[in-house]
Amino acid sequence: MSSENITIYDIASDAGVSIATVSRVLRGESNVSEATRKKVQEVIDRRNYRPSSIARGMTSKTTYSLGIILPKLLNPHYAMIFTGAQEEARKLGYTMSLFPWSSLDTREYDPAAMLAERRLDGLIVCVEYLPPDHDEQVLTSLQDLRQYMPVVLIGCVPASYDFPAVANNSAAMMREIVKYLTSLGHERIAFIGGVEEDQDPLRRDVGYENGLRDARLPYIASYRAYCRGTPGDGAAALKEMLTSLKPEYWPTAVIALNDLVAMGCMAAAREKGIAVPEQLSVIGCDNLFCTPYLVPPLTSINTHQQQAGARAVQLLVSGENKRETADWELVERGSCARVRK
Amino acid sequence: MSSENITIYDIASDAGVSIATVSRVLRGESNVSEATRKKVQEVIDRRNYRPSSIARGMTSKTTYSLGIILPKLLNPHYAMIFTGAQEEARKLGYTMSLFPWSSLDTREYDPAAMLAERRLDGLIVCVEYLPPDHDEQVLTSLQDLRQYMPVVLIGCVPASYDFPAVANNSAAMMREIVKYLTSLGHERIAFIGGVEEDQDPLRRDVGYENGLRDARLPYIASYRAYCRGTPGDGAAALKEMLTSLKPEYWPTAVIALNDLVAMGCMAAAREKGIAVPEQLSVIGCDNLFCTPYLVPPLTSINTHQQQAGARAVQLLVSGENKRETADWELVERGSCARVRK
DNA sequence: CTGAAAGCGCTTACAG
DNA sequence: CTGAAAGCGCTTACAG
Repeated sequence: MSSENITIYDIASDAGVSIATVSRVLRGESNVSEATRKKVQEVIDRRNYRPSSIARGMTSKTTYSLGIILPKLLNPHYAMIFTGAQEEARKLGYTMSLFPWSSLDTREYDPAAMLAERRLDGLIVCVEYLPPDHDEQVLTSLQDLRQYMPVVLIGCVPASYDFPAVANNSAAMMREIVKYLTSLGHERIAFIGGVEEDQDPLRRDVGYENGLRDARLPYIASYRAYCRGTPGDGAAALKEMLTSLKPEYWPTAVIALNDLVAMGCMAAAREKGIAVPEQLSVIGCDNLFCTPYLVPPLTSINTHQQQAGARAVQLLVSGENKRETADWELVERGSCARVRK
Repeated sequence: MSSENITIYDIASDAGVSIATVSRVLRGESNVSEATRKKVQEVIDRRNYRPSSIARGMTSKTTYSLGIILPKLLNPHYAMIFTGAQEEARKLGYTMSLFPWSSLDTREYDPAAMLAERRLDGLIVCVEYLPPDHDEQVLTSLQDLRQYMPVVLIGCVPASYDFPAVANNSAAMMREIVKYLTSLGHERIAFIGGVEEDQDPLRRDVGYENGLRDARLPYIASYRAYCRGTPGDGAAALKEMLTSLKPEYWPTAVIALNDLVAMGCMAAAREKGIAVPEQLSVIGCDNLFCTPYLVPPLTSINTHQQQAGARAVQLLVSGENKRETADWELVERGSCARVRK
């Protein structure tokens, strides 16, 4: 660390000009004579001077730093969002700071405090469908934050949230997945993961039910299990479902909330001696990097999260107040098969 | 976004005190009468006032924001470092910004520029062993950065770098891995991944060679393949090695640079009809979340990167100038077996 | 084209 | 215990 930071005053006096002039060459303004510019630039280079972005922020009211709130980076799904957002931010000259999701959880501490004090130029928040009580609290926090900086949402954004957003249409995805499985002849299709209480019209359950209805299949509550999003959760949920049902009622296909849950389901099936995909088709979501290396390779949904992250940054920076839907597509690999008669 | 940010002046005038007094209650100083404190706090709460951290940084010279430079977040290994660092930073009241590794690559643009302008309170840089020319350039960049803020290194830190660090002892890890494999009877042990030109005494190759020497086994250059760190790279490298050798000379065990390369090796083996671990033992490094879900589950090294990330933050904040070594341990799963005679 | 001056929103001695 | 004033390092009108 240098002893004393060098300032615009040092450069000005070294170059024999005013600080206003130094500021002008720093910002590349055109109204500076070539001779002056050269002289000043030379001093800047020689002394290796970097203007303080914080002093700049003080006057210019813009800090060129954005924030993003993600539930947990350890799921590569979120790392993809972050990567896409950060790359775009950098292209546009912004820095991107990552804050943990708990920043929005007032049950831990006041969310606005830390975030609002940093004068960020904008904030991206990755949200999920939540149980109603928690959902309400998050919405309040988001509105609070919005007083201090522009906010763009990404992820599973409830239809009722009035924010600019790049949202997943989970219902449409699920409906398509069910259609895909029924096209393979499946009629006993389980769905594992997520929370029970959410009420959003875009939520996965709506798509699941619509998909079954499309195929004129009954909705069987025993095939719907709720759990959190880790492999262990998925394994436990599937095992419990199988244990609770006579084998002739076992599902022939399981839709997992995400790839992690799907990995857990595949492990549980293996443990039980159930062959995937011969006896049980499994489909995940997120298209994680490891899906092609599972055995069998996991069929999943590519939700193009890097692209979505980048798009969220664009909305944030441009100030456009629109809600967009993220692209997605089914990626067929080896974990789903035609049902055996 | 609010129309106009409210400032300490607004609070002072509302409460009928000076801004100095407001500042005192804001920072919880004790020399304020209880009556005044209450009055001021009430106005603060009512107007939902948040002091600007950037104005604070202007005078106090500390911004409570740290930075971290990581090669790529999409490898969960780096996400673990980040998560550990961020959680620790947050505990200590700091914010953590993530910068891409290319920030250090002068071949793309001037690294110091963006980083130095942000007056961070400190920077963590995750480094790798590099070819000598690139290595030299990175070292120069690091020293440059150090002029502006304290720097702590993490990862594969060359022994010659004179920086505080939480470093991997890759040579020791590799030596232990070779010992483990030779204890299973392996004598033809391949090592795949990394760069050819590095010269560090802590680098993996040193451990690989020492491990072979410990077991009085020959170093066979054909068993050493270099490649980058993705599954595809690993698969290609192993396939090439197998193709270049008569089957009776094929390695019976392969050590992969990291779990991603190991995943690629397992996929390549499967494609070639080589059974893991019966015909080929595979061992990775990093202990990624997906390793237990591979088939067979991948034996790996847990390098405790979350803990290392947290420790790096502690060194950064405390200013201790020491070099520590990250803990690690072998995690046996199913991908290594006793060699068949 | 260039400079003097005010101002951004705080903190920090210094007085009282 | 409280306030007036200087100062942090820049940018931005405003003059010239």
